[in-house]
Amino acid sequence: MKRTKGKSGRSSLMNVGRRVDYAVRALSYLAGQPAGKVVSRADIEKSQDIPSFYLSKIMKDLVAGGLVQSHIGSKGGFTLAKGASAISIKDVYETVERPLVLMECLEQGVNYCSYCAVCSQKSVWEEAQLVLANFLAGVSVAEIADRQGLKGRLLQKAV
Amino acid sequence: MKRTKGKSGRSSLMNVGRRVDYAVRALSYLAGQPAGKVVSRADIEKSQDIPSFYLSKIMKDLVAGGLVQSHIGSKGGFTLAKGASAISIKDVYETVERPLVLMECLEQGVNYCSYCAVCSQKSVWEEAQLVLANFLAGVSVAEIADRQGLKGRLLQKAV
DNA sequence: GACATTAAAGACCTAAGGAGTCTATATTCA
DNA sequence: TGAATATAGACTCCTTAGGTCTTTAATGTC
Repeated sequence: MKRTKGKSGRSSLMNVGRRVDYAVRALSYLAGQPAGKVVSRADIEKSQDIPSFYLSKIMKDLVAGGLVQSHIGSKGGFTLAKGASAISIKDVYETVERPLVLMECLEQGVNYCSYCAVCSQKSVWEEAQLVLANFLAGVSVAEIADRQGLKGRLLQKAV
Repeated sequence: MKRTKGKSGRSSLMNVGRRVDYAVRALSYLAGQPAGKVVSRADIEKSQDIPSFYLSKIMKDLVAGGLVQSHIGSKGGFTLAKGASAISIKDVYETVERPLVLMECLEQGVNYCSYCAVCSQKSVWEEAQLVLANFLAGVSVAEIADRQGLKGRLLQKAV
């Protein structure tokens, strides 16, 4: 039991939740596999310590989003649907969660706040959102996997 | 009734909620007042269309955080406790909400996820958080107020 | 000093969402 | 055929955001 499931499991406003965390881990794990290797959900879930049924839902999203390819049936599982370096963290976030929007008014406009048209703080959040999105779009799953799985496996080979 | 309170009032993961929105509006309004003018909660709440009792709680936080000074009693109300240009949006966020933390593990470490020590995505969120915080620290309430209150009042004077 | 006006403090409610679990069902390999 | 797998979706539990209200304390004004 590696995951700490204390009462503070609450993730609140303005932070990234478990779904994204798990998704990134799963994708990194897939990225660290030999090319073409099909990995079962059980395998991912064990190695990355992700609640099994929860992972199931996340993988479904990743498949629907075109980041991962699924293989049903015995000996089935998952593979990356594209190169790990072509998958950004922003992609992951938006695939398993929702479009990256810092403040609702940017998405819903007048439906969220009728002052929208004359609001002087809107552009602040708009820019902040852009800054954040740009950063996350510049980080790929490959980079994260490199730091983790591949590095470890290379070390093992060296021994 | 200007505020749209549709069922989609939900603000979910990774976005900024009403508290911050309201706080920024209230502060901008105060910033737009003549120096030393004491403004009552009722005044702020009407002009900015903020639910009254809710604003009450937000102002309390702003006072506790040292951004606003309160004046109890008849003819009481609020004034800015420092120059509007010295109050950043990051300050506001952290005063009425919580420290700006993108992922819980950055705050709780091993208590959130026991892989923390070897986690390769942690630094990504750390940097993203820094990028965002830096941006928000660079925007002041004065800038927002300038675009809004002062501009409007100058126009009125011109007439 | 009495009284109206204000902020301070905190209890309380409600709905929605996040996290997690479980039970089918459909597909494929051996 | 049967085991192993993904797919789909119902379901629970708990926390939190958002909002409302009531009571108390402080202060200016008459």
